Amino acid sequence: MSAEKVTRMSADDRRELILAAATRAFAQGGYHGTSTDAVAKEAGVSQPYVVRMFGTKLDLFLEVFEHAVHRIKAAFEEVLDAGPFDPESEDDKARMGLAYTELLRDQDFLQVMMHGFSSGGVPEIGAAARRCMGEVFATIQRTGWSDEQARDFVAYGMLLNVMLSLRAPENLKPGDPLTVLAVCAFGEDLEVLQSLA
Amino acid sequence: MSAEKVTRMSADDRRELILAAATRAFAQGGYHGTSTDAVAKEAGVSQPYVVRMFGTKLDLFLEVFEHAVHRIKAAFEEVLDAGPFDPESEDDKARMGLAYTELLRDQDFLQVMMHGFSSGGVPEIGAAARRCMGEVFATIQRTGWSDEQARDFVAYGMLLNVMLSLRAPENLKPGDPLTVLAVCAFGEDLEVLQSLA
DNA sequence: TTGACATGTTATCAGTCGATTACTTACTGT
DNA sequence: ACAGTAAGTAATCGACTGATAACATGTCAA
Repeated sequence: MSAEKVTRMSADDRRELILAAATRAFAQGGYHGTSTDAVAKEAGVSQPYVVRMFGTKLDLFLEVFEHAVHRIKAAFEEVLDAGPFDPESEDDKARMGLAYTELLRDQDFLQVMMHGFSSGGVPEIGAAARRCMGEVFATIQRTGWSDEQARDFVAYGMLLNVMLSLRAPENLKPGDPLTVLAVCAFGEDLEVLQSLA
Repeated sequence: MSAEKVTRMSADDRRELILAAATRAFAQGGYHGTSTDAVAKEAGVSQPYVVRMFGTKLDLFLEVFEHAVHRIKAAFEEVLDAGPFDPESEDDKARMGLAYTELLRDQDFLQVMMHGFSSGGVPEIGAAARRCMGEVFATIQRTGWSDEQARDFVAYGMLLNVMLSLRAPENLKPGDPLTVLAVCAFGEDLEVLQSLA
């Protein structure tokens, strides 16, 4: 019999804890592929507690999704708010790229975003995803880039997201065409990603 | 009592029919979000029949996924096999782009591919997805483009896939930043997509 | 015609999932 | 000290899911 002191947490703190756990869980399996019980296990609480705290699984996912996108948007805003941004400068463009690749270390946010995007079949998720994608694009437009430049920047981000979803960095085989793509897409960040796995 | 003549189909034909139905069904909900019963309903057969014909739901999805990717690869190969391809030619580049945008009419294939990519959490799907992505990239490399050009081409495709998953074309609101992105990503194909919906 | 095989279906099952209810226990102000 | 509230859990439910088994019927060669 372990006589551990069972101490409690404020609901707000517990909420943050579950939100973080849910982010990890949903990052793995997406909306449909993750049970509320899996989230509960990850958070170390009971399944009914998760449901009651967030209402429904859908509400929980939406909150996780929006939080993830907000985090990503914030990374760009940080660059844009740091000082004047020259749309012609290759250097400034690199700073925006860096903001994104730094997010690769928090893979979970990017994966959750990706899962939200591909769960557009659920009406509420689709609506949230469209709104969030719009917000991210609007943020990127603040660079002053042309629509085409902004579009290509987003496209490049989507490629990285897909490569992460594929678990490409941890599964590269020499000589594989996918390896060429991964090297060329992730660049020097590839080694960092592999060391994380 | 309707006295319809119940006629039968060869297993091969029925298989094709179910495969097509499964493509439509999985395109909507992805692997986790689509039940074998939904596939059966779409195909107009009983649920056990679907399962027995393909073994498991996973086997069925893998077959649908590989078929979709093969179809997409075939679209590129058609351009490449049509005659000499000049990697410097803007015209030839446009032909490759056109091959992809023509696939937008068969949205289901692209959506299934996307769902496969984002279900990398299921080991067998992840493995298939990496192999297929590698094959597609290898096909694109046949253009003679630099790795970076090929990468950017794939990235652009991923953006279009994501925009489709978001149901963006059918949900555009004037003044929305997402509309700008959609117009700039789909170009003149946008109207075609909207008329399909 | 008939029997054997191929093409299906109905019935059913065990497991999983999201959600609800009722209960327990730690904390907090007075 | 103690009553009330907040933080959690155990038990359970109905719906759904993938899969299996048993059964029915159309098709075709001899």
